[in-house]
Amino acid sequence: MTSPSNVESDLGWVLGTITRSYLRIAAQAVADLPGGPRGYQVLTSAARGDAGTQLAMAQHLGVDRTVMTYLLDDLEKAGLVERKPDPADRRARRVVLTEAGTARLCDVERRLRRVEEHVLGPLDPAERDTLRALLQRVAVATGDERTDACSVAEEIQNSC
Amino acid sequence: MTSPSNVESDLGWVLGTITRSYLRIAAQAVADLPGGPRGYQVLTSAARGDAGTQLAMAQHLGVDRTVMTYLLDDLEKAGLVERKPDPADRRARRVVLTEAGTARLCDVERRLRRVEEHVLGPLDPAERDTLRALLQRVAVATGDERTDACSVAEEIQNSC
DNA sequence: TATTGTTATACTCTATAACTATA
DNA sequence: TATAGTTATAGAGTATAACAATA
Repeated sequence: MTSPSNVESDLGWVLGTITRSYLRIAAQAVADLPGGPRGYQVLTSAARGDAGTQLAMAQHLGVDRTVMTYLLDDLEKAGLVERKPDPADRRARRVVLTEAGTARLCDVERRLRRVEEHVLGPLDPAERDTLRALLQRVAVATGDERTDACSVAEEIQNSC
Repeated sequence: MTSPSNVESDLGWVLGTITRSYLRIAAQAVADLPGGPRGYQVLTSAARGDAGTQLAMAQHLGVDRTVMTYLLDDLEKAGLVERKPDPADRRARRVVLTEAGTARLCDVERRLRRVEEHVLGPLDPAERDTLRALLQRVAVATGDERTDACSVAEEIQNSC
């Protein structure tokens, strides 16, 4: 069934297809939010507060720090976040939600939950939980490495 | 654990993080292949043969038909694929692998299998199979809809 | 000297539109 | 008239480099 020459069994194709589907629908749910789906992720990170600086948020979200500047410019202009000076390090800025930002985040969260459930529609509730848990474990783990890409590359080369 | 305001529980963040991780490592495994990871997917689609025309392949891979033209130009220049006239429709072209393309695909497949296993490293074998199966079901299902995005959008709007 | 954040610039990727040839 | 494919152009998104302020 899952022969090596089957696109559907390719992790890259599967991830790409699902991600495109999710982004296509999610874009409509956050159309009026600065930065779109990623603006939402910035709000979520800011809501936790522990992420703290712009650089930390950028790395955790997988965007360049310069992109984070543009994202925050737009979100701040919309009155959803504020850049506060970090008392411990005067170079850094701490991103905090405004009252309007908190309300907006709550609203967008509800919409995106619906999008997620739609995308995971083919699965029954138990399977959705399983998939979410597995994906989360992989994502959190990959977020931790980020450095040993070179050793992996060597391993790949040597295999051939 | 998974409060609504937790980025790690967001499907968009999870998908984005894993996809970036996969692409970052996979790019090294297919560095010398025209089109990179997507060039590999084109080869895989061509290997099956049933996909047939460029347009069908482009839709299945989630790229614009103009991008498919560029991808095939490079792959053909590298001698990995050929564009054959479709006997049933003289407007369309059938993409077939050359002998070199078949060998190259086999080689790249082995490398990318290793990349996949590395990305899924945090999971044990049984969990990897479960995750692959669930992802595949979601991806195949989403590939089939592609049209009812509008009705979903309405549903999202009405929920707020 | 190294790091955070900003700005300006350049580059890559992708989509849009116009065109040819077939249907 | 509509579709498959190509080409050229324009646009969005992203990264690169230089800068200021701070560590």
